[in-house]
Amino acid sequence: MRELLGNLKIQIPEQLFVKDPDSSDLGRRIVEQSITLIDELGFESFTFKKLGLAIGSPESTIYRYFENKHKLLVYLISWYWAWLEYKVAFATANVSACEDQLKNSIGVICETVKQDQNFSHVNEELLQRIVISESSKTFLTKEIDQENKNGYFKNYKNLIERLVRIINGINPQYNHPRTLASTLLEANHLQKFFGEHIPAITDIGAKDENLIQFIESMTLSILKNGPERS
Amino acid sequence: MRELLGNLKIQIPEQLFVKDPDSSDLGRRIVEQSITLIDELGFESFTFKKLGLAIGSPESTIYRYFENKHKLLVYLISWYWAWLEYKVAFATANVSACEDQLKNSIGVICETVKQDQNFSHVNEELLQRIVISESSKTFLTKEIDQENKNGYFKNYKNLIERLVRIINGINPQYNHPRTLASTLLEANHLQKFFGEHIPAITDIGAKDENLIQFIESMTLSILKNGPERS
DNA sequence: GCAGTTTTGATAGTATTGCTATTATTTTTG
DNA sequence: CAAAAATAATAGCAATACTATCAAAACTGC
Repeated sequence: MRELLGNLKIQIPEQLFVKDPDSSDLGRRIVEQSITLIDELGFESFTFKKLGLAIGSPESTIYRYFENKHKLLVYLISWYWAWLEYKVAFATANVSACEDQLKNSIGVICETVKQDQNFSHVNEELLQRIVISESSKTFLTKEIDQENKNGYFKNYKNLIERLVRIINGINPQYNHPRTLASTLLEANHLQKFFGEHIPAITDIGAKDENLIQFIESMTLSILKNGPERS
Repeated sequence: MRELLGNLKIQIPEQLFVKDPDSSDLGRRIVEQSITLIDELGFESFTFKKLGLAIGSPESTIYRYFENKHKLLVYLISWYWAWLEYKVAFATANVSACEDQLKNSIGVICETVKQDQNFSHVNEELLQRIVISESSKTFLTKEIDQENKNGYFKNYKNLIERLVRIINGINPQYNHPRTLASTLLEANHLQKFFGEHIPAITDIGAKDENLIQFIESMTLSILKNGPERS
């Protein structure tokens, strides 16, 4: 991936930042350290003051890049979706059978990121952990409708659309492709989280294979048996 | 339900409160008003000060019932799971076919609660909306392992176990009954939320039937086609 | 290389939050 | 009716989530 993405820039909706953090060294340090800190402290305990301390700048400086910590989180998660969409795109390129495309996609979606995949200033391993435990906080707010209208979730929607195209390739009559795609993505996080923290409510252990098996069988079963009329 | 549950008390783990709010009038008003307020303001903007104002008591009084607002949320969500488990129990009683048990369960899990189902001081309609948009915040915290160990999620686990028994009745060889049960419950919330706030990523409209159809077909397909060996 | 602009640092301040503590007043109970 | 328990009233405090101001650096065009 490093080579593949080496000269591609991850696109993030402009509304999410005041000044593009990818346009300066300080901005990139803000992003880099925020990932470390959010992973370490959890989003609730993460503050711009602590982040300022970590990068050796006053918190007022961070406000020149991000309006508030919520938008910073949406920015990070959005970065992840764009990155994951690239991974799905590469994993399905030149694969002719739609079912294989779906299997490959599920593979990259569910696989636990390893550190050596890093490129640029973003530590994708930590970022994936943040996605697992914090991503739903980006949309579970009272401001959701306005934020959705403002395009905060564009990258997530793009990823969903890519999966929907694959699903339609397998069964064009299936009437819930979007529902299935979003369920697949969210079930992945939830089950990973449960597997690590509330093992009594899942049969997934620590192994990616179990999760992949579940998600794959869920997705393919429903596409073969699901009702075909709306 | 009103008659059925009229003299049953919803059991909540004692660790979740300092003093049982169901043991006094004031306690019940705290619970009642907290549901209204959280639904209205969202959990982030909800404070004990505002709650105190709503019930005409100083915030310090509320701290005698709940250690903090997080525990109050866990209490409310826990209440909902216990209540839902009763509903599932009644919906499956005297139903002999396991598949019908599962269908009935999915029905009560996914149906949008209507106000006239209320009993006691809890407004289940509002509470269900809180469950949809706030329930994952009960476990997506840095304290999850300790809280899980302390039994905060007992009622949720009980509900999962009940569903697992039904799933095992349909296909005893299926190796992911817990994963399936928790995915079913969480997908229900997520899709309801998406349907209302991010419609681009779901095919569920406002109608319960669409969601029920999706969840049912997902669950039954996987149980008929899922791999049978671990 | 220097004037002008932009970016950052340093510092202060403010309203709100999430509590804790104290004492007075009710209410309940034996 | 006395003792105990519950609640009200009030104060206080450290941290959070910002906003504002002004000076110092750093880059920019010429």
